[in-house]
Amino acid sequence: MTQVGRRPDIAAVAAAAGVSVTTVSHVLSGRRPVSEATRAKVEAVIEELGYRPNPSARSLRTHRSESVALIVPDITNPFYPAVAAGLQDVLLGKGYLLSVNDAALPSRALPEVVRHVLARRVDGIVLASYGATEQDIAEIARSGTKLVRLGGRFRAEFGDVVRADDVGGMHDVVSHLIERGYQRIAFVNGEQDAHPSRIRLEGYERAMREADRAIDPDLILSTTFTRAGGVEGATALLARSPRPDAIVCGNDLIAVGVLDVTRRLGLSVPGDLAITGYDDIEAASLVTPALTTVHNPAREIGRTCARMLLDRLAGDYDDVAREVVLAHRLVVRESS
Amino acid sequence: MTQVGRRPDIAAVAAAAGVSVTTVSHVLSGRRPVSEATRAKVEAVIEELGYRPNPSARSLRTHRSESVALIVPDITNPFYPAVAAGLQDVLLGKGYLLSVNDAALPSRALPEVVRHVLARRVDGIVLASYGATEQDIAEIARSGTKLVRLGGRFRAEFGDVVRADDVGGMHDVVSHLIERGYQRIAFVNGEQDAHPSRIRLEGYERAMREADRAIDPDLILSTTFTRAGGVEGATALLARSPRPDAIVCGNDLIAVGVLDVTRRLGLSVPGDLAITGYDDIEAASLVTPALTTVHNPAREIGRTCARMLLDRLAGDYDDVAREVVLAHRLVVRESS
DNA sequence: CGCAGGATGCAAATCGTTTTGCAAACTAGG
DNA sequence: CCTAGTTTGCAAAACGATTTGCATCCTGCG
Repeated sequence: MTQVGRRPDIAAVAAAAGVSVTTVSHVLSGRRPVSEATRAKVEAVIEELGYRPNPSARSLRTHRSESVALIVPDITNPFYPAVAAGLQDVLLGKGYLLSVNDAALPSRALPEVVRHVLARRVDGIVLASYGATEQDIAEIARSGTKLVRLGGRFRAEFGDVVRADDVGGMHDVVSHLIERGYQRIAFVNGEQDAHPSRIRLEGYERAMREADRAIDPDLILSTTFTRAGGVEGATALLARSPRPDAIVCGNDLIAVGVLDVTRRLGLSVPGDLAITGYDDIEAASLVTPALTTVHNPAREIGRTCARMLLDRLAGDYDDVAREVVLAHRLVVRESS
Repeated sequence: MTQVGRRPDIAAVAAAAGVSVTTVSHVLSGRRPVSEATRAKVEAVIEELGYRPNPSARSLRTHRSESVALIVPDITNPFYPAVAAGLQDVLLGKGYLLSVNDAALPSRALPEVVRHVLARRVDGIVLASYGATEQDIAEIARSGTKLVRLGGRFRAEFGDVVRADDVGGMHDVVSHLIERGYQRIAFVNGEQDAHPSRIRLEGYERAMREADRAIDPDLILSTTFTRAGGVEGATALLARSPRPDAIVCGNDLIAVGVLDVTRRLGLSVPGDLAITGYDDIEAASLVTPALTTVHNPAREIGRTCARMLLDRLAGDYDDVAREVVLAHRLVVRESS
């Protein structure tokens, strides 16, 4: 690989191989047949010169950037890096560049992040932000950028949706608590109007109804999907009397926050209080007592999102939208 | 924002504003002065048409892609998402696209990932991969892509380096154990030949020598920077007799693995065995007992990397390479 | 031997910007 | 009123690929 002067362009390759640029391009794209001899010659020269097609020039002409963006609400929530890894499992081999964009408040509002990636003309977006509004999604749709959403309500004109069965998962965890005999089962949820909050609440309510339990609005709180949210929620709930004997949490981070509070108050878990999480991030198995939770197959979700996006980019499924629901799995540990 | 037919290009804007494309370009770039009246008119039209410059065309002309790539050895290690968040704190406002690339084995070898991002002609790379070889770095340098490395040995021709003071950090944690009276202090390190392993070991050795302690090679093990690595290391060490009474770990993940083993063996921590980690990822404060560790300012490291890269991209510091060392902080918790 | 038709390769247009060399228009000084 | 000096704006040439419409060269068949 000689490295003299500037980068070789396709014309340099053509010249060195004694053919036209068209031919080189055809060798690269396979769009038209090229004789075996020429192909070999061209490929040798490409190797020799270390030629790599300029992606800007290519995408200017083809109107595809071969890049996709992942938008997440909080990259430090370990669920999302796992999703990102899953995306990359699929995308790297196809030559796609994966951009990861954190839309965590207060510094980064979602609409700003959406505009940012749209301005960069990515081919597709995987939107994992539960704070997404209809306007945000509509703006993406309007731009023609292919969209796969991770969770959220399914609507055909708003692209594909990949999600885990949260209603079922939350149902299972609550039923599990009921079976174990817990009586006053409280719920600390994430952001009030976020979609995952709503459907996890739905799972909670369904399980309670199935067991003929009354649903006490005083035992249901909305905070945020963070450790701090859990602290806040638990502090409020555990001041109530009579105290709940179980707290179901909207995700593992919240559960960790709840655990912080029980430690401070000197409560025993699960003796005085059962706690359950959701997602099964690594921390769930690290805390003491280890958390009962619902395993969310983050990496597999990422892979699925990537595959669906690629399908759309290939022009398949142009007229249909798909919703894929992945299986969940209840993981019973020490906290319940 | 009307949305009729195809996307407006700069010519459409010029036509609608009654000026030439040059003028529109000047309004956008501010490269040459434009009268206030024209500027206002052009800006109004841009808004009205929803015009956004095509980044491919722009970068084809300017030879800059306004994108940078982060390469990490394991995106599911929570240290790296924090670095990514720090990078984005700085890059988003400048319009840069951040690509996050996981080079985790076995599926993704580092050279492959490096070639992938180089082929995409990113402007700069933040390389956080401790598995990077001299060839990998040389390949980046040869391509002319600006490079900032997170950790690693400083060499002027290989770009800037940002790192925490690992030697000092490890020194502090080991000194702390010595002060507390621990006698047989073992060390479970990460990948044998990785740079962070080497310098953390250096900190360990320095602290031992300062205290006139013998360094027993049998008490020093290399595994991997993962939870599984910790399990492996602890299993080997705790079978020795006499048993070590403290295990210093190369990072928090390893420490968590060591903790797994002590639980299985029924050892009390820190009674029978002290354990320390490194990095202060969230999990360090979650486990029981909470880990004594060294706080690694991941987000701040990310921000610093971004700023240094931007400096270089601006053409500042063209002839110098800089090494920035960030302060560490010993965090004493329950495990020691 | 002539010619249809498939293989192969070429020249040129195109994608949407930035930027340079000039020209026109305006301002102000003498 | 003329001219030198500023502003301001235009036309056209890059940037580096893909792709289309044509030309050319072989083959082999009638």
